[in-house]
Amino acid sequence: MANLLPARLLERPADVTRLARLFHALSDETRLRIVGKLLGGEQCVCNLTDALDAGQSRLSFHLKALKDAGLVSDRREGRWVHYALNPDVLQEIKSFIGSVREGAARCC
Amino acid sequence: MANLLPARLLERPADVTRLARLFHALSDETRLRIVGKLLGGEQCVCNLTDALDAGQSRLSFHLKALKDAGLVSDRREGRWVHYALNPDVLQEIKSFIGSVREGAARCC
DNA sequence: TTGACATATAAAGATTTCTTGATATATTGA
DNA sequence: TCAATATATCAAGAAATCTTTATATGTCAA
Repeated sequence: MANLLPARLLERPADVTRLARLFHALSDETRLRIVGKLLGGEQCVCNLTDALDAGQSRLSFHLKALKDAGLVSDRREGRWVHYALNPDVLQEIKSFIGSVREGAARCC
Repeated sequence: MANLLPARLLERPADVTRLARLFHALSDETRLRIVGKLLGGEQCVCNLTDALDAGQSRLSFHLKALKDAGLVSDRREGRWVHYALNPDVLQEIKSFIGSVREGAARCC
């Protein structure tokens, strides 16, 4: 997403769409718990299944949602697939929120 | 939400629930466009209806979603109701994302 | 008080998202 | 190659969300 002056934030349809997708990916409790587990470092799906007591296909569904949004990336190693957080996208969200906050503080 | 060490982030069910609600509020394009308009300062619903060409009840629905999540507050002035961003909650989200990002940078 | 206006709420249908169970794919070791 | 394991995908139903239309509430001005 382009780096925007606060005044231009959320005026471009493409940015609105992108952000809605990112926030949607983070709007589910199961997915947030996955993110929490990934803070402990890269995890294979088997670890997450155990830790979150979620069924395998359910976990797969949510991992796909996180991956489609760009929040995590995966890496196959033999039979196992490991998922890890993508810090770049987190930075993107953080600076968006920061810009909105600054804009809000200035105007409100 | 409690101020947490990154290691404890997203381990408390109440925090997970709270964040899921906040992100859900931001996960809709209409609501993000409302937030964008509110960056220009407090707005009455009539201004938003014009600017977003959304039907009146639809806008009301989304304003309620933002309000329920604590992202905006409203203030009646005569016939008009004005909505404004709530900077505190934006700060809360920003520091959450910041903590996740730091945690991710440290571990990944 | 009445009529007009701004906004909220309710109800119903449409759409999207989530969950579950079954099956498919990929990889390894025997 | 075959069986076992890890993960992904698909299909169907359940649940949540969104949109629309109609109606209700609150406020002002006449």
